[in-house]
Amino acid sequence: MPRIGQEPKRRAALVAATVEEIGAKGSLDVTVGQIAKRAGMSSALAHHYFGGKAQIFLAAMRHILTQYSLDVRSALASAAPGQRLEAIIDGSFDENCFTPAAISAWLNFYVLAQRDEEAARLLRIYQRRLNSNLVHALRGRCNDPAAGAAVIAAQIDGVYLRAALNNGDMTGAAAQVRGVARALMGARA
Amino acid sequence: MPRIGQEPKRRAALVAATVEEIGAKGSLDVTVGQIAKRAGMSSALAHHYFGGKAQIFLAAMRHILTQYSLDVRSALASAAPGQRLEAIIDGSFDENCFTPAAISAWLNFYVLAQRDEEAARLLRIYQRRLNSNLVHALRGRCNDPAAGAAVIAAQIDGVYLRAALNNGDMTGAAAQVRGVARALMGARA
Amino acid sequence: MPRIGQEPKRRAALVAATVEEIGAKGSLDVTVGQIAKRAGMSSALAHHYFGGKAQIFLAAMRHILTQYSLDVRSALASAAPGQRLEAIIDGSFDENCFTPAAISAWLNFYVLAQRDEEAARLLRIYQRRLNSNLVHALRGRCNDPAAGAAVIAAQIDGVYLRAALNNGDMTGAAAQVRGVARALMGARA
Amino acid sequence: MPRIGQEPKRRAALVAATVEEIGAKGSLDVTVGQIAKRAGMSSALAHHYFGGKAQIFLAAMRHILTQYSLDVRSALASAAPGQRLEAIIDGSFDENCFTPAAISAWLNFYVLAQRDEEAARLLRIYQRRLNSNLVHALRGRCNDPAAGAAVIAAQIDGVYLRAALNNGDMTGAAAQVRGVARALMGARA
DNA sequence: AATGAATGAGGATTCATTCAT
DNA sequence: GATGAATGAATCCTCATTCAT
Repeated sequence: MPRIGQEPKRRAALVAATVEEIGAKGSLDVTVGQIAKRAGMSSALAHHYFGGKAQIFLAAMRHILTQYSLDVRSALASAAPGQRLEAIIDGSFDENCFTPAAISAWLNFYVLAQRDEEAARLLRIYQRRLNSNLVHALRGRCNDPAAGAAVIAAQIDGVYLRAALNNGDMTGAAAQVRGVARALMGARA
Repeated sequence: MPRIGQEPKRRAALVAATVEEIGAKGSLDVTVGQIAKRAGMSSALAHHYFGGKAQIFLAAMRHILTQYSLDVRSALASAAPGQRLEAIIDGSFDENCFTPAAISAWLNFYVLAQRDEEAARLLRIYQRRLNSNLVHALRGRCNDPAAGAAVIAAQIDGVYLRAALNNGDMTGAAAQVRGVARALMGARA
Repeated sequence: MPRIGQEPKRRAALVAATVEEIGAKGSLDVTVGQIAKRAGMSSALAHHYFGGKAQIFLAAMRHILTQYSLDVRSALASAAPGQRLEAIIDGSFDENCFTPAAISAWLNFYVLAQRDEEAARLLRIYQRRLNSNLVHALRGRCNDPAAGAAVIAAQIDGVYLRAALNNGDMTGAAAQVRGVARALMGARA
Repeated sequence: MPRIGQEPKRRAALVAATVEEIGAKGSLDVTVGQIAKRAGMSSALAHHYFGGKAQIFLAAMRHILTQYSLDVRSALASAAPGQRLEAIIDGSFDENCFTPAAISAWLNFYVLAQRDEEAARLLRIYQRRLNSNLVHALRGRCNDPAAGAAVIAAQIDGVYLRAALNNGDMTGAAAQVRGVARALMGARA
């Protein structure tokens, strides 16, 4: 078996292990050793690939946010023109990213963003993209698309936060946000 | 100067210092030494009064949640019967508790709650109380008070979360939540 | 009630508490605070009376060795001339000093003596006195009183040591040492 | 120099350093740092290999007791059938284990056994083995081999204890115990 | 590529001791 | 006489990181 091409696999394994470990611990207080062990390699190798703990965390963040983007994009791709908003909401609660571990990690990344400028930048990108998607989807369906987008975005985050406190269990999350959306659009008439 | 009866003062100073330090660092990774220094005493004394780091954190959490409760309660006390909902919302963004440090600490306490059962208990109490206040305030003003309360609560938390990412700066927060409330109630007719 | 004359009582209470605490913990790793608490006073007062932890320990040692001396002396006082040896042995296992706490403390004082010259001095005094008592008691009853005394003394200490390992429980201790004594004296004929 | 396979060496060095340090200090109050320094490594490495201070102590105890067992066994192996008792006694005072440091450490391990169940277990094993060896060696040579074994065992421990108080210097120790044995066996006739 | 070896720095916690009242 | 207040020093232990192989 060729040992070539191990690097991408190793990196992916470390990123996945990071999310799982943060999710399991419910905290950023995870050691590189724990992450590496979960990924089946030595901590020295983790350093070798990523350079340091901070970069491992950032890679994990990028992974989660990328996954989220993909979910929303795929939902939008197959959405009827008048159903874009619903598609975004459903994509936000896709089970790909709506796992307890991911939710916990996501919350912790908000914390990380308070210290780490790069982490904050990543989160802002995500927020901006979500916002722009929402504005676009609300255009013509409510009086003030910008304000509406802010409300929906905050509602999504708020729902995630509640889920984080309840071990990731939150049935009816998408339905609740859809309801808010309906109310906003109904208020137009 | 009397050297007696210092305990309450010291405890209060430590609690305040804890919130400030967590806020300043944006993380629970604050050392007892840092907290104690900010509070003007040795770390040994902090341990003497609280027993350990965990208890210091919990005391700080209790303090923030208590302060929040007081703000809401005082807003409710002076509210006209039909303005209870607006009072809760305004109380939630009272400048007493809506400081950058408190917002950051609040976010970090959500994280703490993922590991620490006592912290989770405190947050659940706060959520339950807020929820019950909201249901009460929505009764007769919207079709489904329970669902409405969930929406408002999530919206408040979502707005806080956004504020946490933006260094606590979020003007128009209360107005936005009021808007959601109006939409929910308008949807009744 | 006069507060006069508290000092002797306090000192005695601290000495007793020290022995008990060392016995209970099975270690010299007892804090002044624990001792003082057991004696019903503040650690500051313990320091006030004794000057420091080392002196508290030494006072406790003196107390145990003095108690032992008294037990042996009283046994000797009421012993028939030909029963002096048996009296010493019985006195060594008098229930006054043969309590689990005292045995444990005694072992720990041997340890203390390895570091603390004053503690070593106290133990040597005890050993010399015991030795001289034994030599005197063996005179005329065995060939080599000096050698016999060394044997009996070592046997007593060995028995104590075994008791220390078995939570102070050692029935038949005195009988065993008496047996050794008989053998030694029998060997004379 | 190969950097591989260091663990056994490091562990052995730490065990030896532990005995030496306890012997030098005459106390279990030795820090991991002191032990590690004496063994020529960082305290972190000591923790890495043993997991904690308690395990370092236990390993040192096991080492001493194992050494003692080996000394006795080797003495027994080359003993004439009628000289088993004398062999055990001589083995107990073999200069391999009868060093001042080892004697001091041995005493301290008795103290450790009062707190630590595993330490107590190790000592009990040693006592049981010694006892069984002695009973076997006394069979047919004295009236009550069990009682005789208890006497010899206590005598050995008592002699060790005296040595501990005298900086490990005790010439004539083996001779004294041999004398007791002779007396016991002579008492049979 | 991969890892065991190794460490320096740092943090929670404990405790003897001092001091002001 | 008696104590709560207060702290500096010390200790165990953890961890990110580096290095030699």
